[in-house]
Amino acid sequence: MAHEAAVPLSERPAAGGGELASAGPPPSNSGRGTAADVFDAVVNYSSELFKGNFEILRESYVPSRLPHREHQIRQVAEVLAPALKGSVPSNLLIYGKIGTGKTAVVAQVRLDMQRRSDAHGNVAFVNVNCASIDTPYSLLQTIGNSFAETEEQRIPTGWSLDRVQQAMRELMDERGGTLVLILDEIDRLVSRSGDSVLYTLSQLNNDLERGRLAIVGISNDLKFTSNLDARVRSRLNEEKILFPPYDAPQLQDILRDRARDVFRDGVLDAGVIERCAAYAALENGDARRALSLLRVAAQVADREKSKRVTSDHVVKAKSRLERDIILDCVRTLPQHCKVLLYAILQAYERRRTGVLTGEVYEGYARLSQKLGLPPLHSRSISNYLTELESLGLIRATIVSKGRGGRTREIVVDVPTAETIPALEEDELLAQLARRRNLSQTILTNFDNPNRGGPY
DNA sequence: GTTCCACAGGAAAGCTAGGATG
DNA sequence: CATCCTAGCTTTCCTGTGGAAC
Repeated sequence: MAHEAAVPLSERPAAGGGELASAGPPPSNSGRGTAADVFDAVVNYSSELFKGNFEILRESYVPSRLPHREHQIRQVAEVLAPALKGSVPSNLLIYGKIGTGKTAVVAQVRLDMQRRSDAHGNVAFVNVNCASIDTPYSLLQTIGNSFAETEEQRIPTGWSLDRVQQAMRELMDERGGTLVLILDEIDRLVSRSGDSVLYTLSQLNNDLERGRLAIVGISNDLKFTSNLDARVRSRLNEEKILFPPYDAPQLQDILRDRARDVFRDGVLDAGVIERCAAYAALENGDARRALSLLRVAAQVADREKSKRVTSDHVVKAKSRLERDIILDCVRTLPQHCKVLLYAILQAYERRRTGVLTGEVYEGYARLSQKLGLPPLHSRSISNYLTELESLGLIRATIVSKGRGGRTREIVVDVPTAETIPALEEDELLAQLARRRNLSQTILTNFDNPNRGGPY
């Protein structure tokens, strides 16, 4: 146990979010290495880098200022403002790539409206992230339950969809006023469940007696409305706003704006903000990415007990973020998908050339049986291969081998040396690591009989 | 030009788990 | 307790495909 605690935190696999722990003291090397030492160090530590709340650099933080989004804030506010006077606002679709400030702008307009609504009107907001709530049932249930005041009024799982819809309507009518429904990542809802629920919601104002509904859809996919039924499309598209990506100078302004409240004067080297902004500008002008880079660079510097954050720290932060994204992704795969990826990595390690679907399936089936896991059908594995490719963990090219048939040639797109240990964190796959270590020990003992051992 | 291979991938059915209802 | 409902995952069935072999 003492050995476990003595392992520097920075050398352990990142837990959960896969990121460094939030800014704080570097691990003590001088102490006895107990948990108590670590806690003492945290409590007594005062960073030379930070003066303010480090959370300001997190993407979840909603800042009071949104540089270079003043125009979009005005546009969104103009569309939603009629709700304050008791009229129904137009439905609104907001498009833009990841990290262009869509969600933050809507959140800020929402806050402003809620402040005024308390005094002048009756506007409610329901924010739904369609990445997690992506079925008609769960969406209607979530909307209805946001109005439920008692446990009895809540809509349970198990009712028919019609009944859920009816209950949601009644709850909305009971409350009255205007509901602004914010559907973040609305494209995910459509791709997962089609547009039937959007049709239902867009028709809702015809059925409601006292309540009114306006939909604000937020999407990263500029073309998602092309999959919609024409009626739904025209209803949702009453107003639309496009958020352009930030360029490097704009990202610099955003970073400076936040850095002012977080860092002590003069601790950021010249070029740190510029480098973070430049990296993020190359990746579609993603402000979240720029903030993550600055945040992790500061954490790295803090851990190194550095008195300044330098460009080198940004470079380290970049590679750390890239690796963590991959490893996080691997850790959250379904079990069969992990076994499949393991089989691909094994085959790829041996051959160092593309592996064909049939070979991958055989390897996967063998590995599954070894682990006591009933292998899935090849059709399911085909789906998992598509998923692994869309996650960027493998690359698959369709090749035709003539009479040898048409198949996918798969190459690995992640560092094997780091991905295999991440997969072996899984309880089932850990068996393979234990077996490998055991045979390695036996071989070592066989080669060097003088080192002692059971023989 | 036709045949054949080994899949790719769409559609639909089947199965399981979990909760509600009478 | 049987029945009904949904979600989520898997299997089954099927058609389509590109290019070497015939």
